[in-house]
Amino acid sequence: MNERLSSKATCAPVTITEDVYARLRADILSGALFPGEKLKVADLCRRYDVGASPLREALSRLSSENLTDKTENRGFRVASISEAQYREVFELRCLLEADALQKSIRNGARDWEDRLTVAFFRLDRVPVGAPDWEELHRTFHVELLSEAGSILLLRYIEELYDQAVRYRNLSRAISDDKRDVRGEHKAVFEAAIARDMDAATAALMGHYQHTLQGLRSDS
Amino acid sequence: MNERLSSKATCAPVTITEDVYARLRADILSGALFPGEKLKVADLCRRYDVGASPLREALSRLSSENLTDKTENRGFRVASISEAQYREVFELRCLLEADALQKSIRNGARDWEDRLTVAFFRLDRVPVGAPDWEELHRTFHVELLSEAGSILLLRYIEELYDQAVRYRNLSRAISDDKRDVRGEHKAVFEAAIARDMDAATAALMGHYQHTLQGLRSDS
DNA sequence: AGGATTATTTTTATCGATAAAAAGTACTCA
DNA sequence: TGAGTACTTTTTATCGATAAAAATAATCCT
Repeated sequence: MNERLSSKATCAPVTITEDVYARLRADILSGALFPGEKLKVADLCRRYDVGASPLREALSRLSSENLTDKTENRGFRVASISEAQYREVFELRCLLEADALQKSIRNGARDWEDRLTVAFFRLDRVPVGAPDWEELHRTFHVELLSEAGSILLLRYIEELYDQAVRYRNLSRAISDDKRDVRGEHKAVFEAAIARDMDAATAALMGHYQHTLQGLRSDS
Repeated sequence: MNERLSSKATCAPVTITEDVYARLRADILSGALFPGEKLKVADLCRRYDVGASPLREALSRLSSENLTDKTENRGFRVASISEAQYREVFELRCLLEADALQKSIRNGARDWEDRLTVAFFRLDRVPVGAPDWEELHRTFHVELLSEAGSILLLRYIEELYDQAVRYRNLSRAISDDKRDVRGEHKAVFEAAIARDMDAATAALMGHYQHTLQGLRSDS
């Protein structure tokens, strides 16, 4: 474990389980906890300063999101990674987001355009890698698909987004500067606003394709 | 709660959590536990004869599969149902299974054909509604998509299959006899073996479309 | 009477302790 | 020496008890 673990939450989640769940999740996504690393309950209890019950519950929940692996009678580990698995995430993301994007473009009204525009320009203003870039980036993608009209679809998409964030953080070698990430977002944004489904879908898929290539080059 | 709850497991799952998880899940899918019904830990502890910790863990896991709803500080309920939600399940199933079916047909080799054939004829032999029909039906659908080459994709498909089973069980009014369910399976099977992607996909989508119509007519 | 406030009961979330299982270690005997 | 067996230690899964929170009932005051 090389990096600092997440600090105690300030207030938001009322319950301890929620709190430790969020912190564990953040530490796995950020790469502070390594793939395959053993997650001993006793250790984590001390480290996060909580009891065993909420901790187990959190780990259990993370397992169903594919962020930890659980094996009967031998506890939890941080989920392992592989290029094959990343490919699955990528392909499924393309399939689901292409569908969601088309629906969102079809359903989205004026206020959707407004929200998307705000999200885009907020994101566009900060450089890739800035402290709040991660959050703004997520918001842009969420807004983009927000009018898809299927909670279930969006739930899966979010889960896959998390996986993608994790892979991105784990392979820092991807020199983001070699990519025109901002330009890619701009293309998606403009096509969406123009209601050009094919162009929007192509732009979004291209965006992910580039991420995949970045990953493959260094793993 | 009208029907009998699942009986204690005989042996399969080693751990209590797994065991009670499976039993709760079965009771929700079968409709023995009603949508929206409050799930009090103390009650369930007595009913399933287990402690609170494994029970909470099981409920927690069911929540991430959308079979129970969890609200902070006010416990669990059986997940509610709605036609809108069923539509989401249906649409997502079409999207994911169409993709998986095409991949499975592309990748499946001789032994896939063999397994699928066995599964089909076993299913074909028993009448709809027979005691082991449910299990054979699931197996047929699993085998059909088994060569899709994406664990993640299949995981989501299975989750959605469960949702569909639940909706089917909750709306018994669908007179299965009015539908030619066996014929529908036959069409899917034959098109898959013939490697006719378009026909196979169309047949499978039609299969689900019929289920959807059955549901709408009585809810 | 009726709306707000305070007590009481129920229910949830959490802790600390412990039995059961796995992993690790030392020992035996060919 | 080294495969197998008995003994420790570590770790997991589970229980029973309890504090905190929500729901419910009782009381008060205008």
